[in-house]
Amino acid sequence: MAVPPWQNPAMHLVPAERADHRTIDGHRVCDAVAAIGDMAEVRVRAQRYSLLADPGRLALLLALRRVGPMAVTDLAVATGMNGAAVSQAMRLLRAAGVVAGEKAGRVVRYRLVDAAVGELVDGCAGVTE
Amino acid sequence: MAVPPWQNPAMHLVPAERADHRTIDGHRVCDAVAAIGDMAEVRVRAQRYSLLADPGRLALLLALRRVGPMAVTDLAVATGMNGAAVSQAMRLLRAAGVVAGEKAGRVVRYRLVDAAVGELVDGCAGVTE
DNA sequence: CGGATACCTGCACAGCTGTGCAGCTATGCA
DNA sequence: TGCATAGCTGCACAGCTGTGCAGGTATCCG
Repeated sequence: MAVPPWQNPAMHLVPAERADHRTIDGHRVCDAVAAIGDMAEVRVRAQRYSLLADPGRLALLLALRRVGPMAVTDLAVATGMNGAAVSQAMRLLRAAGVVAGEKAGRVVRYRLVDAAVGELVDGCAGVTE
Repeated sequence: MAVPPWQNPAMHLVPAERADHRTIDGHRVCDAVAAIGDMAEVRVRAQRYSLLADPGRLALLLALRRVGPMAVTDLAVATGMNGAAVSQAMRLLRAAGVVAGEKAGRVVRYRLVDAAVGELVDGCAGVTE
């Protein structure tokens, strides 16, 4: 391989447009780039976390995770939120593919459909420390 | 059961100011209240998730989690962020008690100090689905 | 000593986000 | 048929948040 040193397998991970930046520990920079992985995937993960970053939504998801499908009105009473606020949150979560609503008469019951978010909500709960 | 119905272990959980609201499935409301638990703790958890909700911060934490302490400049090169942006993110994370900075000469190396966030960043990474 | 480097801070600005209010549709019940 | 309930939506507003720029301090090297 006739490539220059900054292109060896351990170094080529840092994008070309940043290859000339000064670094303190060059190898750590490469390790970090490898650790971060695809930036698009990081953005997806960050967006998923942002769904849980609101107290209202987190409370709603906690409820859905533990007691199963629930109607909007019940969720509003349980969380102390406004009915419209619950609808708004559900619209957002449904758009993100986290919950799904099933209409029974004039009542709509929402349930968790995203396993990953479910794990996050329920599984990592013990890490509250 | 000598206690009135609204005080039995399964029902008294819904706050008095919402006790007169109409509900679809009353018992589910109570289960939900129990599932949500202390609202203050929910807020704390939501705030913790909000720290990971930014792609920049998440990338920084991924790097710190995997390669250990790193300098601001190296983090900037690895993530493609501005140096000032990294400083800003670190200020926020340090204020939240997630990272700590150790000064070595004119270089400041940050490291992860919050185990819970570390688990979140690293452990739940496989759930990317 | 003087310049360059590493980092921090303050400020102003744009963008997103949560919230409340009002109005609307649809369903169930008398 | 008429009314109350369950839920959705649009809009306007305040608040938070990320970002860039400019300037400041501390450290190292020649």
